[in-house]
Amino acid sequence: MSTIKEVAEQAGVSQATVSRVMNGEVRVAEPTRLRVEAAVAALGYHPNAFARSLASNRSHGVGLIISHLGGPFMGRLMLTLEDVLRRHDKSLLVASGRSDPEREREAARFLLARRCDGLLVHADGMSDEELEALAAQTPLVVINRLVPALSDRCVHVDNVSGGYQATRHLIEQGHRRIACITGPLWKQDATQRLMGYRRAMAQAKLAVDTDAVFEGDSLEHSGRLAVERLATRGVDYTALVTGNDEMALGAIARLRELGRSVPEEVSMVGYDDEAYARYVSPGLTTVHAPLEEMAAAAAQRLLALAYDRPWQGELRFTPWLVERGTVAPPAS
Amino acid sequence: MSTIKEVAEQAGVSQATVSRVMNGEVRVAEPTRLRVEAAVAALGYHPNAFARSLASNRSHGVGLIISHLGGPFMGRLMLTLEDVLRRHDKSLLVASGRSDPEREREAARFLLARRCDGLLVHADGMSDEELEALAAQTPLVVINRLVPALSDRCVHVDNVSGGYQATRHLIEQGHRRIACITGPLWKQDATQRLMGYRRAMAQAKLAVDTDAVFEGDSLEHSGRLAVERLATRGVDYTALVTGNDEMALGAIARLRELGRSVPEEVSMVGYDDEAYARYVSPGLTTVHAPLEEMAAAAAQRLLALAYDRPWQGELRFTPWLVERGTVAPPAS
DNA sequence: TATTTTTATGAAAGCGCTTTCATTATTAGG
DNA sequence: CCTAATAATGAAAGCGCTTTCATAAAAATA
Repeated sequence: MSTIKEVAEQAGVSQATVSRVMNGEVRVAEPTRLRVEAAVAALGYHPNAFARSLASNRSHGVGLIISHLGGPFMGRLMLTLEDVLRRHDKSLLVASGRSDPEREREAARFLLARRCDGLLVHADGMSDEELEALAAQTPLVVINRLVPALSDRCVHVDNVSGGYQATRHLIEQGHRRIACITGPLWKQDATQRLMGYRRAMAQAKLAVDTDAVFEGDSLEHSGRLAVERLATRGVDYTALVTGNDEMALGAIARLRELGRSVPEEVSMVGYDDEAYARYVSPGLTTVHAPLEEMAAAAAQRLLALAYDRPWQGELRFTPWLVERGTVAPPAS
Repeated sequence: MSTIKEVAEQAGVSQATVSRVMNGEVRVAEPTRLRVEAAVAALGYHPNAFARSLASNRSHGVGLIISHLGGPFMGRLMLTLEDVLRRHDKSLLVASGRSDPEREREAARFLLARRCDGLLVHADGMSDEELEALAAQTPLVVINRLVPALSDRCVHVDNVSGGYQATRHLIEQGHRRIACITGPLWKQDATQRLMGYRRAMAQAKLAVDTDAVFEGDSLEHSGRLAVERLATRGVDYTALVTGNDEMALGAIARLRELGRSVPEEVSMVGYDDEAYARYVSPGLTTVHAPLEEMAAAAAQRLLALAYDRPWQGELRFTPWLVERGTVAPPAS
């Protein structure tokens, strides 16, 4: 591994000049630059990242805190994040919170100790206040969540709209008795989706019986459970709006076991448009968010914050409904 | 941010002693250690990772090259990798190859330039030779692939066995005419699974018509296409062994559209046991590999290679069949 | 041509650690 | 009690860059 010193000697210039050429910022006379570049090529020189970081106090690494790495679209999210960052020659350090607030905090400490230049945070465990405190320490962008005090650095999706669209679609198909299965209501997105459901119902002058709303835990089992509870509670419905695809699938499976067909007898709308939503049959009608675009926006925003890159763009995204086969007009 | 110098002054010792205490390796007299620790606590001192790396020439970061981040179980894989590494205070840098050999190579260069202490490689684009060359430059562990020359650093799964088990299961249920849909045959795992299929067929003295093997591209569409091609070719079968769950689902969907029910008329075995395999109905019978254990093994192996951590363990894993609802005896 | 600006480059001082080597204080061996 | 080991600590030399400041050369201005 050759060093800057060797390059300097080979090119007959000082280390400072080599440094300048390598960083391409300050102006260097053309012939000099050429000589340096030749030397660099000849020696196969690559700057030592450690030394560079120590001297400049920048790691050129960005930390990513993921609430739960095993989650459904973390892959897609990271794919885009990594892509954008690498194009700017930044690397991505990943730390998982494993769905535990304490571990999310620890992940943040870990990444901070590694002296990341900035943090991308996809966390639902930490409180708004904690995130604000973090943001005060380092450039930070929040993904998929809106922290009011940090609204200029939160890439988020309009979940109210998503819930609304899902419900609205059902109403337009003629449904009147629509039940709802939500995710854990301590999570912002679950509450918002529910809010969208409520809004659509209210707008159509449809009453929402509290019994018609079931709070699940986002897992398939919840969907099955919801179907049973709804029956126990004596709720009569022709359609179901769910907080995510997994619960929708659970509900469908249970409904079928009970001899009720989907969509003939019960219509169903999922949320998230996970990979398998298109594979199941009938295809699951669900709500889709532009995850890749959101990831790109988050990466760009962070680059702007951490490296003064130019930036302009939208941080708020609107999801849309993807119609497949689980919604039909109610049996009349 | 306080420095080692301040800690040294505060504790009334030299920087060398503070360094020794921080790294807890060499022996330091108890009272001295206590004073240093007190100073560290008082100042809230955290060693500067850059300086540490520069002086010791170690980054305490491990690079992960992922052929395709969006892939089905990358999340689960990374979850475990990150977990094990972080427990050893190593961070995980991720670079994606986006399923392109050239980008995989570039990812390797990128990570190498970042001076990672080692590389975890999940790549199907690079050749064995390239991986060997990489392994000569840095501690390296290959995930989910067997490179003969690097067999002591390849965590892999016995795909032949997987293909064999899938086929064997069908044979035991009474099937005789079993067709096969493979993944792209330039990929090692696809060839091996096919080999397992062949072996089981041969062992049961069942002939394998070349027409009965269809090479797909691992996507859902391939499954649908396979069903059609098989029909065009006039292949008559009562069961289908597939190279992955996605193609299995595609095949099922197409089969149903053509009025053939699964599993009553055609039995189906998938491969990978993706998250949704249990959600679809009927649940997909498929082959499962112990991904988490493999990831843990890979991380441990790398720690051993890169940091001389003790190590012993198995690198070869055997998958198993998960029986759900897509296999039934053939209609007699 | 003399003087002021501007531009290109180099010298050298860090950045905050680790690590070698020398030194001093202890303990053991005789 | 004296010498040889042994243990604990410090001084100081890097690690390979970036960056400030000074200087020399070139261009612009008078």
